[in-house]
Amino acid sequence: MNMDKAEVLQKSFIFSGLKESEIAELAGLAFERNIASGEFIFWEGDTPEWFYVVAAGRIKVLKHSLLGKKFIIAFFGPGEMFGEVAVFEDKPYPASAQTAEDTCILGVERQDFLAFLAQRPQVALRIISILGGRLRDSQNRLKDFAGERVEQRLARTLLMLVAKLGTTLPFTRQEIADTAGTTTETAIRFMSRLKDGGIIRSTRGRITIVNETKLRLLSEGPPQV
Amino acid sequence: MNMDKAEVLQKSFIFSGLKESEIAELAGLAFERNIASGEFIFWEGDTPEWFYVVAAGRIKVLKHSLLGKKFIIAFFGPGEMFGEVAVFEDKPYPASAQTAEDTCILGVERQDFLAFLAQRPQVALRIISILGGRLRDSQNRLKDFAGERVEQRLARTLLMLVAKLGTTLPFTRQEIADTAGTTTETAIRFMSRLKDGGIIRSTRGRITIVNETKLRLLSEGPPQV
DNA sequence: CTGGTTATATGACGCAGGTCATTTTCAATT
DNA sequence: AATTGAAAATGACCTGCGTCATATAACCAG
Repeated sequence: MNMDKAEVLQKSFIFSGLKESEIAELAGLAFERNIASGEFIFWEGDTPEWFYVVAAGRIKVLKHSLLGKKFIIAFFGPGEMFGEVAVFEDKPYPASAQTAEDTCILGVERQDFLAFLAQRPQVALRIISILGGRLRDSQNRLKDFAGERVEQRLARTLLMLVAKLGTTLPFTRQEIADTAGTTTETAIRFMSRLKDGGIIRSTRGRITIVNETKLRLLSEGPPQV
Repeated sequence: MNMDKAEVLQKSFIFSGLKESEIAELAGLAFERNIASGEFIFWEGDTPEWFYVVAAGRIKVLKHSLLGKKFIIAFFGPGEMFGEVAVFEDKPYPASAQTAEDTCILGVERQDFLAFLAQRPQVALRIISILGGRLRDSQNRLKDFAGERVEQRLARTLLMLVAKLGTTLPFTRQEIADTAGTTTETAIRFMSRLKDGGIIRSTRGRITIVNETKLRLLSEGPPQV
Protein backbone atom coordinates (compact mmCIF):
# COMPACT_ATOMS: atom_id res chain seq x y z
CA MET A 1 0.00 0.00 0.00
CA ASN A 2 1.16 3.51 -0.68
CA MET A 3 0.63 5.72 2.30
CA ASP A 4 1.99 8.61 4.24
CA LYS A 5 2.93 7.47 7.71
CA ALA A 6 3.08 10.98 9.07
CA GLU A 7 -0.43 11.64 7.90
CA VAL A 8 -1.77 8.57 9.63
CA LEU A 9 -0.11 9.57 12.89
CA GLN A 10 -1.20 13.16 12.51
CA LYS A 11 -4.82 12.09 12.30
CA SER A 12 -4.63 9.92 15.40
CA PHE A 13 -5.96 11.47 18.59
CA ILE A 14 -2.86 10.29 20.43
CA PHE A 15 -0.46 12.43 18.44
CA SER A 16 -2.67 15.21 17.17
CA GLY A 17 -1.16 17.71 19.56
CA LEU A 18 2.39 17.30 18.28
CA LYS A 19 4.39 19.60 16.07
CA GLU A 20 5.02 18.56 12.49
CA SER A 21 8.66 17.91 13.19
CA GLU A 22 7.79 15.60 16.06
CA ILE A 23 5.31 13.69 13.95
CA ALA A 24 7.99 13.35 11.29
CA GLU A 25 10.43 12.02 13.85
CA LEU A 26 7.97 9.39 15.02
CA ALA A 27 7.05 8.50 11.45
CA GLY A 28 10.73 7.88 10.86
CA LEU A 29 10.66 5.22 13.54
CA ALA A 30 7.56 3.53 12.19
CA PHE A 31 7.41 0.46 9.99
CA GLU A 32 4.49 -0.35 7.79
CA ARG A 33 2.97 -3.80 7.49
CA ASN A 34 0.13 -5.02 5.32
CA ILE A 35 -1.82 -7.98 6.53
CA ALA A 36 -4.54 -10.02 4.87
CA SER A 37 -7.89 -10.50 6.54
CA GLY A 38 -8.00 -13.12 9.25
CA GLU A 39 -4.28 -13.19 9.99
CA PHE A 40 -2.93 -12.78 13.50
CA ILE A 41 -0.63 -9.86 14.30
CA PHE A 42 0.39 -11.28 17.65
CA TRP A 43 -0.81 -13.95 20.04
CA GLU A 44 -1.61 -13.79 23.69
CA GLY A 45 1.60 -14.61 25.56
CA ASP A 46 3.97 -13.25 22.92
CA THR A 47 6.70 -10.89 24.03
CA PRO A 48 5.80 -7.34 23.06
CA GLU A 49 8.31 -5.77 20.76
CA TRP A 50 6.12 -3.31 18.92
CA PHE A 51 3.79 -0.47 19.63
CA TYR A 52 1.04 -0.63 17.01
CA VAL A 53 -1.36 1.81 15.40
CA VAL A 54 -3.92 0.87 12.78
CA ALA A 55 -3.28 2.79 9.54
CA ALA A 56 -6.14 1.39 7.46
CA GLY A 57 -8.56 -1.46 7.94
CA ARG A 58 -9.81 -3.01 11.13
CA ILE A 59 -8.49 -5.41 13.74
CA LYS A 60 -9.97 -7.28 16.67
CA VAL A 61 -8.38 -7.98 20.02
CA LEU A 62 -9.48 -11.24 21.56
CA LYS A 63 -8.80 -13.84 24.20
CA HIS A 64 -9.48 -17.54 24.33
CA SER A 65 -11.03 -19.18 27.37
CA LEU A 66 -9.73 -22.48 28.69
CA LEU A 67 -12.37 -24.33 26.71
CA GLY A 68 -11.26 -22.63 23.50
CA LYS A 69 -14.17 -20.24 23.25
CA LYS A 70 -13.08 -16.86 21.99
CA PHE A 71 -14.05 -13.55 23.46
CA ILE A 72 -13.61 -10.30 21.53
CA ILE A 73 -12.38 -7.53 23.78
CA ALA A 74 -12.47 -4.76 21.23
CA PHE A 75 -12.32 -3.71 17.60
CA PHE A 76 -9.90 -1.02 16.50
CA GLY A 77 -9.78 1.08 13.35
CA PRO A 78 -7.57 3.75 11.76
CA GLY A 79 -5.64 5.88 14.22
CA GLU A 80 -6.22 3.62 17.19
CA MET A 81 -3.42 1.95 19.15
CA PHE A 82 -3.50 -1.63 20.34
CA GLY A 83 -1.38 -4.02 22.34
CA GLU A 84 -0.04 -0.98 24.13
CA VAL A 85 -0.60 -2.23 27.66
CA ALA A 86 1.97 -4.95 27.13
CA VAL A 87 4.42 -2.42 25.73
CA PHE A 88 4.16 -0.10 28.72
CA GLU A 89 4.46 -2.85 31.27
CA ASP A 90 6.85 -5.09 29.39
CA LYS A 91 4.76 -8.15 30.11
CA PRO A 92 3.50 -10.66 27.54
CA TYR A 93 0.58 -9.53 25.42
CA PRO A 94 -2.54 -10.22 27.48
CA ALA A 95 -4.60 -10.90 24.35
CA SER A 96 -4.25 -11.72 20.67
CA ALA A 97 -4.75 -9.36 17.74
CA GLN A 98 -6.30 -10.47 14.45
CA THR A 99 -7.18 -8.52 11.35
CA ALA A 100 -10.90 -8.37 10.59
CA GLU A 101 -10.29 -7.28 6.99
CA ASP A 102 -7.25 -6.47 4.87
CA THR A 103 -5.36 -4.11 7.07
CA CYS A 104 -2.31 -1.89 7.21
CA ILE A 105 -0.63 -1.20 10.52
CA LEU A 106 2.25 0.93 11.69
CA GLY A 107 4.64 -0.48 14.26
CA VAL A 108 7.23 1.32 16.34
CA GLU A 109 9.81 -0.62 18.28
CA ARG A 110 9.06 -0.76 21.97
CA GLN A 111 12.22 0.98 23.11
CA ASP A 112 11.96 3.65 20.46
CA PHE A 113 8.43 4.40 21.44
CA LEU A 114 9.09 4.52 25.15
CA ALA A 115 12.01 6.87 24.57
CA PHE A 116 9.84 9.08 22.40
CA LEU A 117 7.07 9.02 24.98
CA ALA A 118 9.31 9.95 27.89
CA GLN A 119 10.04 13.24 26.10
CA ARG A 120 6.41 14.18 25.39
CA PRO A 121 4.27 14.68 28.47
CA GLN A 122 1.33 15.70 26.30
CA VAL A 123 1.38 12.38 24.53
CA ALA A 124 1.48 10.67 27.90
CA LEU A 125 -1.57 12.62 28.97
CA ARG A 126 -3.38 11.62 25.78
CA ILE A 127 -2.57 8.01 26.45
CA ILE A 128 -3.80 8.34 30.02
CA SER A 129 -7.02 9.71 28.63
CA ILE A 130 -7.41 6.84 26.17
CA LEU A 131 -6.59 4.17 28.73
CA GLY A 132 -9.01 5.82 31.13
CA GLY A 133 -11.75 5.69 28.53
CA ARG A 134 -11.05 2.06 27.77
CA LEU A 135 -11.03 1.22 31.45
CA ARG A 136 -14.36 2.91 31.88
CA ASP A 137 -15.84 1.00 28.95
CA SER A 138 -14.43 -2.25 30.18
CA GLN A 139 -15.87 -1.79 33.65
CA ASN A 140 -19.24 -0.84 32.26
CA ARG A 141 -19.27 -4.01 30.28
CA LEU A 142 -18.19 -5.94 33.34
CA LYS A 143 -21.20 -4.66 35.22
CA ASP A 144 -23.44 -5.67 32.31
CA PHE A 145 -21.92 -9.13 32.17
CA ALA A 146 -22.44 -9.52 35.89
CA GLY A 147 -25.96 -8.23 36.10
CA GLU A 148 -27.87 -7.95 32.84
CA ARG A 149 -29.32 -10.69 30.73
CA VAL A 150 -28.01 -11.77 27.38
CA GLU A 151 -30.61 -9.84 25.45
CA GLN A 152 -29.56 -6.52 26.90
CA ARG A 153 -25.89 -7.34 26.49
CA LEU A 154 -26.49 -8.02 22.80
CA ALA A 155 -28.42 -4.78 22.39
CA ARG A 156 -25.67 -2.85 24.15
CA THR A 157 -23.01 -4.50 22.04
CA LEU A 158 -24.78 -3.32 18.92
CA LEU A 159 -25.20 0.19 20.31
CA MET A 160 -21.56 0.35 21.27
CA LEU A 161 -20.56 -0.61 17.75
CA VAL A 162 -23.00 1.85 16.22
CA ALA A 163 -21.54 4.66 18.33
CA LYS A 164 -18.13 3.76 17.01
CA LEU A 165 -18.77 2.86 13.39
CA GLY A 166 -22.12 4.27 12.33
CA THR A 167 -25.36 2.46 11.59
CA THR A 168 -23.97 -0.11 9.19
CA LEU A 169 -21.88 -2.76 10.90
CA PRO A 170 -19.61 -5.17 9.05
CA PHE A 171 -20.00 -8.06 11.47
CA THR A 172 -21.27 -11.60 11.45
CA ARG A 173 -23.59 -12.83 14.15
CA GLN A 174 -20.74 -14.93 15.39
CA GLU A 175 -18.59 -11.86 15.97
CA ILE A 176 -21.46 -10.12 17.75
CA ALA A 177 -21.92 -13.21 19.93
CA ASP A 178 -18.22 -13.39 20.75
CA THR A 179 -18.28 -9.74 21.74
CA ALA A 180 -21.40 -10.00 23.87
CA GLY A 181 -20.23 -13.18 25.53
CA THR A 182 -22.93 -15.50 24.27
CA THR A 183 -23.37 -18.20 21.63
CA THR A 184 -23.87 -17.75 17.92
CA GLU A 185 -27.31 -19.38 18.12
CA THR A 186 -28.53 -16.99 20.77
CA ALA A 187 -27.22 -14.03 18.79
CA ILE A 188 -28.99 -15.30 15.67
CA ARG A 189 -32.27 -15.74 17.50
CA PHE A 190 -32.03 -12.26 18.95
CA MET A 191 -31.18 -10.69 15.60
CA SER A 192 -34.06 -12.50 13.95
CA ARG A 193 -36.40 -10.87 16.41
CA LEU A 194 -34.81 -7.49 15.76
CA LYS A 195 -35.37 -8.05 12.06
CA ASP A 196 -39.01 -8.97 12.56
CA GLY A 197 -39.43 -5.93 14.76
CA GLY A 198 -38.04 -3.70 12.02
CA ILE A 199 -35.15 -2.65 14.19
CA ILE A 200 -32.41 -3.89 11.91
CA ARG A 201 -31.92 -4.95 8.31
CA SER A 202 -29.16 -7.30 7.36
CA THR A 203 -27.35 -9.13 4.65
CA ARG A 204 -24.72 -11.77 5.12
CA GLY A 205 -21.97 -10.38 7.32
CA ARG A 206 -23.52 -6.94 7.50
CA ILE A 207 -26.04 -5.41 9.89
CA THR A 208 -27.82 -2.09 9.50
CA ILE A 209 -29.57 -0.53 12.46
CA VAL A 210 -32.69 1.26 11.26
CA ASN A 211 -34.32 2.03 14.60
CA GLU A 212 -31.77 2.96 17.19
CA THR A 213 -34.40 4.24 19.60
CA LYS A 214 -36.13 0.90 19.89
CA LEU A 215 -32.80 -0.81 20.24
CA ARG A 216 -31.93 1.51 23.09
CA LEU A 217 -35.18 0.64 24.80
CA LEU A 218 -34.37 -3.03 24.52
CA SER A 219 -30.93 -2.41 25.95
CA GLU A 220 -32.29 -0.62 28.96
CA GLY A 221 -35.35 -2.29 30.26
CA PRO A 222 -36.85 -5.70 30.54
CA PRO A 223 -39.02 -6.22 27.44
CA GLN A 224 -42.18 -5.71 29.41
CA VAL A 225 -42.81 -5.23 33.11
CA MET B 1 -6.49 10.68 62.75
CA ASN B 2 -2.97 11.92 63.14
CA MET B 3 -0.91 11.15 60.08
CA ASP B 4 1.82 12.39 57.85
CA LYS B 5 0.44 13.09 54.40
CA ALA B 6 3.85 13.17 52.78
CA GLU B 7 4.65 9.76 54.15
CA VAL B 8 1.48 8.28 52.74
CA LEU B 9 2.23 9.71 49.31
CA GLN B 10 5.85 8.68 49.50
CA LYS B 11 4.83 5.07 50.03
CA SER B 12 2.47 5.04 47.09
CA PHE B 13 3.80 3.51 43.90
CA ILE B 14 2.46 6.47 41.95
CA PHE B 15 4.71 9.01 43.60
CA SER B 16 7.58 6.92 44.82
CA GLY B 17 9.90 8.30 42.15
CA LEU B 18 9.53 11.90 43.23
CA LYS B 19 11.96 14.06 45.14
CA GLU B 20 11.16 14.93 48.74
CA SER B 21 10.43 18.51 47.83
CA GLU B 22 7.93 17.43 45.21
CA ILE B 23 6.20 15.10 47.61
CA ALA B 24 6.00 17.94 50.09
CA GLU B 25 4.49 20.19 47.46
CA LEU B 26 1.82 17.64 46.67
CA ALA B 27 1.19 16.96 50.34
CA GLY B 28 0.56 20.66 50.74
CA LEU B 29 -2.26 20.40 48.23
CA ALA B 30 -3.85 17.38 49.90
CA PHE B 31 -6.75 17.36 52.32
CA GLU B 32 -7.37 14.58 54.74
CA ARG B 33 -10.78 13.05 55.40
CA ASN B 34 -11.81 10.36 57.84
CA ILE B 35 -14.84 8.32 56.98
CA ALA B 36 -16.71 5.70 58.94
CA SER B 37 -17.27 2.23 57.54
CA GLY B 38 -20.07 1.92 55.01
CA GLU B 39 -20.23 5.60 54.05
CA PHE B 40 -20.07 6.72 50.43
CA ILE B 41 -17.23 8.97 49.28
CA PHE B 42 -18.88 9.76 45.97
CA TRP B 43 -21.68 8.37 43.85
CA GLU B 44 -21.75 7.34 40.25
CA GLY B 45 -22.75 10.39 38.25
CA ASP B 46 -21.24 12.96 40.62
CA THR B 47 -18.99 15.63 39.18
CA PRO B 48 -15.38 14.80 39.96
CA GLU B 49 -13.68 17.48 41.98
CA TRP B 50 -11.09 15.43 43.79
CA PHE B 51 -8.28 13.08 43.04
CA TYR B 52 -8.23 10.51 45.86
CA VAL B 53 -5.66 8.24 47.43
CA VAL B 54 -6.40 5.86 50.28
CA ALA B 55 -4.26 6.72 53.32
CA ALA B 56 -5.49 4.02 55.68
CA GLY B 57 -8.33 1.54 55.58
CA ARG B 58 -10.08 0.07 52.60
CA ILE B 59 -12.67 1.19 50.06
CA LYS B 60 -14.72 -0.51 47.37
CA VAL B 61 -15.66 0.87 43.98
CA LEU B 62 -19.01 -0.36 42.73
CA LYS B 63 -21.77 0.13 40.23
CA HIS B 64 -25.47 -0.57 40.41
CA SER B 65 -27.28 -2.32 37.60
CA LEU B 66 -30.66 -1.13 36.40
CA LEU B 67 -32.36 -3.63 38.68
CA GLY B 68 -30.49 -2.32 41.69
CA LYS B 69 -28.04 -5.18 41.98
CA LYS B 70 -24.62 -3.99 42.91
CA PHE B 71 -21.39 -5.05 41.32
CA ILE B 72 -18.03 -4.47 42.99
CA ILE B 73 -15.42 -3.38 40.48
CA ALA B 74 -12.48 -3.28 42.84
CA PHE B 75 -11.21 -2.88 46.37
CA PHE B 76 -8.47 -0.37 47.11
CA GLY B 77 -6.17 -0.03 50.10
CA PRO B 78 -3.42 2.30 51.34
CA GLY B 79 -1.47 4.07 48.61
CA GLU B 80 -3.94 3.27 45.83
CA MET B 81 -5.74 5.94 43.83
CA PHE B 82 -9.40 5.73 42.91
CA GLY B 83 -11.95 7.73 40.94
CA GLU B 84 -9.05 8.94 38.84
CA VAL B 85 -10.52 8.15 35.46
CA ALA B 86 -13.22 10.74 36.00
CA VAL B 87 -10.63 13.28 37.06
CA PHE B 88 -8.53 12.84 33.94
CA GLU B 89 -11.43 12.95 31.56
CA ASP B 90 -13.58 15.45 33.42
CA LYS B 91 -16.64 13.30 33.06
CA PRO B 92 -18.96 12.20 35.89
CA TYR B 93 -17.66 9.42 38.11
CA PRO B 94 -18.46 6.16 36.32
CA ALA B 95 -18.90 4.32 39.62
CA SER B 96 -19.47 4.91 43.31
CA ALA B 97 -16.92 4.62 46.10
CA GLN B 98 -17.78 3.31 49.54
CA THR B 99 -15.62 2.64 52.57
CA ALA B 100 -15.38 -1.01 53.56
CA GLU B 101 -14.08 -0.15 57.03
CA ASP B 102 -13.15 3.03 58.90
CA THR B 103 -10.95 4.77 56.40
CA CYS B 104 -8.79 7.81 55.91
CA ILE B 105 -8.35 9.27 52.44
CA LEU B 106 -6.33 12.09 50.94
CA GLY B 107 -7.94 14.29 48.33
CA VAL B 108 -6.31 16.75 45.95
CA GLU B 109 -8.40 19.20 43.97
CA ARG B 110 -8.78 18.17 40.36
CA GLN B 111 -7.16 21.27 38.89
CA ASP B 112 -4.32 21.21 41.36
CA PHE B 113 -3.59 17.62 40.59
CA LEU B 114 -3.74 18.03 36.82
CA ALA B 115 -1.39 21.01 37.04
CA PHE B 116 0.99 18.99 39.18
CA LEU B 117 0.78 16.05 36.81
CA ALA B 118 1.48 18.10 33.70
CA GLN B 119 4.88 18.97 35.19
CA ARG B 120 5.91 15.39 36.08
CA PRO B 121 6.22 13.05 33.14
CA GLN B 122 7.43 10.26 35.43
CA VAL B 123 4.23 10.41 37.44
CA ALA B 124 2.30 10.29 34.18
CA LEU B 125 4.20 7.17 33.20
CA ARG B 126 3.45 5.59 36.56
CA ILE B 127 -0.22 6.32 36.08
CA ILE B 128 -0.11 4.85 32.60
CA SER B 129 1.37 1.75 34.11
CA ILE B 130 -1.32 1.50 36.77
CA LEU B 131 -4.15 2.13 34.35
CA GLY B 132 -2.66 -0.43 32.02
CA GLY B 133 -2.58 -2.98 34.79
CA ARG B 134 -6.16 -2.28 35.75
CA LEU B 135 -7.24 -2.51 32.15
CA ARG B 136 -5.54 -5.84 31.83
CA ASP B 137 -7.25 -7.13 34.97
CA SER B 138 -10.59 -5.84 33.87
CA GLN B 139 -10.33 -7.50 30.47
CA ASN B 140 -9.26 -10.76 32.03
CA ARG B 141 -12.31 -10.66 34.21
CA LEU B 142 -14.47 -9.85 31.21
CA LYS B 143 -13.27 -12.96 29.48
CA ASP B 144 -14.05 -14.98 32.58
CA PHE B 145 -17.51 -13.48 32.86
CA ALA B 146 -18.14 -14.25 29.21
CA GLY B 147 -16.86 -17.77 29.16
CA GLU B 148 -16.33 -19.43 32.52
CA ARG B 149 -18.91 -20.72 34.91
CA VAL B 150 -19.78 -19.20 38.23
CA GLU B 151 -17.73 -21.67 40.20
CA GLN B 152 -14.51 -20.71 38.46
CA ARG B 153 -15.32 -17.02 38.68
CA LEU B 154 -15.75 -17.38 42.42
CA ALA B 155 -12.49 -19.27 42.76
CA ARG B 156 -10.69 -16.65 40.69
CA THR B 157 -12.20 -13.85 42.71
CA LEU B 158 -10.82 -15.40 45.87
CA LEU B 159 -7.42 -15.91 44.28
CA MET B 160 -7.33 -12.33 43.07
CA LEU B 161 -8.08 -11.10 46.58
CA VAL B 162 -5.52 -13.42 48.10
CA ALA B 163 -2.86 -12.10 45.74
CA LYS B 164 -3.69 -8.60 46.88
CA LEU B 165 -4.35 -9.00 50.56
CA GLY B 166 -2.87 -12.26 51.75
CA THR B 167 -4.59 -15.45 52.82
CA THR B 168 -7.01 -13.91 55.28
CA LEU B 169 -9.78 -11.95 53.61
CA PRO B 170 -12.06 -9.58 55.47
CA PHE B 171 -15.10 -10.15 53.28
CA THR B 172 -18.62 -11.43 53.61
CA ARG B 173 -20.03 -13.93 51.15
CA GLN B 174 -22.21 -11.17 49.87
CA GLU B 175 -19.19 -9.06 48.95
CA ILE B 176 -17.56 -12.03 47.26
CA ALA B 177 -20.76 -12.65 45.33
CA ASP B 178 -21.03 -9.01 44.26
CA THR B 179 -17.45 -9.12 43.05
CA ALA B 180 -17.84 -12.38 41.15
CA GLY B 181 -21.14 -11.34 39.61
CA THR B 182 -23.34 -13.96 41.21
CA THR B 183 -25.85 -14.22 44.04
CA THR B 184 -25.15 -14.47 47.75
CA GLU B 185 -26.77 -17.90 47.90
CA THR B 186 -24.55 -19.31 45.20
CA ALA B 187 -21.49 -17.86 46.88
CA ILE B 188 -22.54 -19.40 50.20
CA ARG B 189 -23.07 -22.81 48.65
CA PHE B 190 -19.69 -22.65 46.94
CA MET B 191 -17.93 -21.58 50.10
CA SER B 192 -19.59 -24.34 52.06
CA ARG B 193 -18.13 -26.83 49.67
CA LEU B 194 -14.71 -25.20 49.97
CA LYS B 195 -15.03 -25.51 53.74
CA ASP B 196 -15.97 -29.17 53.52
CA GLY B 197 -13.07 -29.75 51.18
CA GLY B 198 -10.69 -28.16 53.67
CA ILE B 199 -9.79 -25.41 51.24
CA ILE B 200 -10.91 -22.54 53.43
CA ARG B 201 -11.75 -21.78 57.02
CA SER B 202 -14.04 -18.98 57.96
CA THR B 203 -15.74 -17.00 60.64
CA ARG B 204 -18.42 -14.41 60.15
CA GLY B 205 -17.15 -11.82 57.69
CA ARG B 206 -13.73 -13.37 57.40
CA ILE B 207 -12.33 -16.06 55.11
CA THR B 208 -8.98 -17.78 55.38
CA ILE B 209 -7.60 -19.73 52.46
CA VAL B 210 -5.73 -22.75 53.74
CA ASN B 211 -5.15 -24.61 50.48
CA GLU B 212 -4.41 -22.24 47.65
CA THR B 213 -3.27 -25.02 45.35
CA LYS B 214 -6.60 -26.78 45.40
CA LEU B 215 -8.37 -23.49 44.94
CA ARG B 216 -6.24 -22.80 41.89
CA LEU B 217 -7.18 -26.17 40.46
CA LEU B 218 -10.84 -25.36 40.92
CA SER B 219 -10.35 -22.02 39.21
CA GLU B 220 -8.75 -23.58 36.21
CA GLY B 221 -10.48 -26.71 35.21
CA PRO B 222 -13.87 -28.27 35.29
CA PRO B 223 -14.05 -30.28 38.57
CA GLN B 224 -13.80 -33.55 36.69
CA VAL B 225 -13.67 -34.31 32.99
C1' DC C 1 -29.70 -11.83 79.36
C1' DT C 2 -32.81 -10.20 75.65
C1' DG C 3 -34.22 -8.57 71.47
C1' DG C 4 -32.84 -6.99 66.97
C1' DT C 5 -30.03 -7.16 62.95
C1' DT C 6 -27.03 -9.21 59.70
C1' DA C 7 -24.44 -13.30 58.05
C1' DT C 8 -24.71 -18.01 57.01
C1' DA C 9 -27.11 -22.07 55.66
C1' DT C 10 -30.21 -25.17 53.00
C1' DG C 11 -34.08 -26.81 50.31
C1' DA C 12 -37.37 -26.54 46.30
C1' DC C 13 -38.62 -24.73 41.90
C1' DG C 14 -38.33 -22.70 37.34
C1' DC C 15 -36.45 -20.92 33.27
C1' DA C 16 -32.93 -18.39 30.44
C1' DG C 17 -29.93 -19.69 27.61
C1' DG C 18 -26.29 -23.12 26.45
C1' DT C 19 -25.72 -27.44 23.69
C1' DC C 20 -26.52 -30.37 19.84
C1' DA C 21 -28.49 -31.46 15.54
C1' DT C 22 -30.43 -30.37 11.02
C1' DT C 23 -31.65 -27.31 7.25
C1' DT C 24 -31.53 -23.42 4.26
C1' DT C 25 -29.36 -19.50 2.15
C1' DC C 26 -25.79 -16.99 0.27
C1' DA C 27 -21.44 -15.67 -1.98
C1' DA C 28 -17.14 -16.94 -3.84
C1' DT C 29 -14.55 -19.89 -7.11
C1' DT C 30 -13.84 -22.81 -10.80
C1' DA D 1 -24.09 -23.58 -13.83
C1' DA D 2 -22.11 -26.34 -10.58
C1' DT D 3 -19.53 -26.88 -6.29
C1' DT D 4 -18.30 -25.70 -1.84
C1' DG D 5 -17.98 -23.70 2.59
C1' DA D 6 -19.45 -20.37 5.71
C1' DA D 7 -23.48 -17.75 7.58
C1' DA D 8 -27.98 -17.80 9.03
C1' DA D 9 -32.01 -20.04 10.69
C1' DT D 10 -34.76 -23.06 13.65
C1' DG D 11 -36.17 -26.78 16.68
C1' DA D 12 -35.63 -29.90 20.88
C1' DC D 13 -33.51 -30.81 24.99
C1' DC D 14 -31.41 -30.10 29.46
C1' DT D 15 -28.94 -28.00 33.18
C1' DG D 16 -26.64 -24.27 35.90
C1' DC D 17 -27.88 -21.10 38.65
C1' DG D 18 -31.10 -17.45 39.88
C1' DT D 19 -35.22 -16.84 42.78
C1' DC D 20 -37.95 -17.44 46.77
C1' DA D 21 -38.74 -19.09 51.21
C1' DT D 22 -37.43 -20.44 55.68
C1' DA D 23 -34.17 -21.51 59.39
C1' DT D 24 -30.20 -21.13 62.29
C1' DA D 25 -26.22 -18.84 64.09
C1' DA D 26 -23.36 -14.97 65.33
C1' DC D 27 -22.73 -10.41 66.89
C1' DC D 28 -24.26 -5.87 68.98
C1' DA D 29 -26.79 -2.61 71.82
C1' DG D 30 -29.12 -1.78 75.78
